[in-house]
Amino acid sequence: MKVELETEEKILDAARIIFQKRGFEGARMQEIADEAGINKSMLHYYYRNKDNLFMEVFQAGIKKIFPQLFAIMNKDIPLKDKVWEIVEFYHTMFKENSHLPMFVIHEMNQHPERFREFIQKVGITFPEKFALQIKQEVQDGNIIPISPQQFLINIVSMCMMPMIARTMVMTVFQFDESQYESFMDEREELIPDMIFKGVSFFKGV
Amino acid sequence: MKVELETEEKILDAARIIFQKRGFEGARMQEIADEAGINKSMLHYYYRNKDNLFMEVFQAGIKKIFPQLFAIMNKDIPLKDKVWEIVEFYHTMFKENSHLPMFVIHEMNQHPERFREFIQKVGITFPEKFALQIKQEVQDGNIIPISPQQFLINIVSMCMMPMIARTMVMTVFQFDESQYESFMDEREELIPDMIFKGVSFFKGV
DNA sequence: GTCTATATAACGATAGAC
DNA sequence: GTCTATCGTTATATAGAC
Repeated sequence: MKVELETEEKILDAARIIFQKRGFEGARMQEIADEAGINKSMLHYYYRNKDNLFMEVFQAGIKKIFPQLFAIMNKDIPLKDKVWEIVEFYHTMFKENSHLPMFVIHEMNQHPERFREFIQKVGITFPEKFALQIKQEVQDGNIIPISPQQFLINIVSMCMMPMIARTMVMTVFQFDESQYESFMDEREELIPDMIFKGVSFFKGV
Repeated sequence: MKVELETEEKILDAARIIFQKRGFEGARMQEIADEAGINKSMLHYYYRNKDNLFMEVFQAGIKKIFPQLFAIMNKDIPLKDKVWEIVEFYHTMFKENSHLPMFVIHEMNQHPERFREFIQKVGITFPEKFALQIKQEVQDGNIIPISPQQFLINIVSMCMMPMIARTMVMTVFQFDESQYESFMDEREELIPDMIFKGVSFFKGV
């Protein structure tokens, strides 16, 4: 039925918003219902309990990030272009979904075993072609000896950390909303440059 | 009394462990009592309610990080040595307090207004001497034009992100405990090098 | 100060009418 | 499918004996 799908979808949207903002423990079924503009009982009618609803949201979160990220990482393009794309991906993705990175990481830390199983089942494994590309660049003497894992974490760290620690950044630096946005826009240009000079053979300042 | 202080301290230690691991919403007063090896009523006797106890832990967390970090940042030493010290500080600090960074950042995001006030009251403001030092290095042409804020966030990001996303790093890279530790040890060497080459005038790979 | 017992409130979940 | 009313549980918090 048309109405059926609409309600189910409204619930999922609302759940996504509330769970991502508050986390599993902080989220209230009532608040999700309010956000969806429906009755609390409907949540149980469609998803039986809080756990199920949460898992839908969590899995959707994972699937929103990793396939796209890994697709970029496995592209057949020069490393330099790739880094630019990854940085751009993070900055556009999380402008629209500002709570998503913190949500995924926080909930993973709360239930490591539970999600380790899930992530491996969905086939989230380190992108093969990216690993080979880095190794090749190292072998060709284009970049310093660095593992693909370290290379990736450098990029991800530079992009995600100031998103996750948004409140702290704004507080300590006394930024308002627009100053924070400028700061992040500036980073989008800065990061690829930092990353590449960081893995070059150039010595010292 | 001797016993009095002992109990109060035991509660605070237990609260620190549980709150940092589970967050405010996930923490249970009973679990804190169990961790402390005392009766649940004692928590209320000494700290009246969950909120008070939490704030003690949160404030202790803030005070454990910022004063030390900012002290290093304001030292009268060359920028290069300073970066090394900051990186070392993060890696030693959070080897002992692995949940502390996620805890502080997560709780700040949950109650921005509440903690913004607190942080400004304690006098957590961007270190003046560090800012001047960066500006001087830029002016002297030693490093590229970069704001002190961006410079700091680069370091902090590279250090903290893989600590905060520990479970995710271990899962995606399929690391066990000892592999993760090696990975982090390796970063401690890698990061200062990355940071400095990143702000150099060297062009391209 | 420390314990047991209990009050009180919040939340997830269900029953049943429509 | 959707609502109201309510159950059962769990969590914070308090009362009162010792």
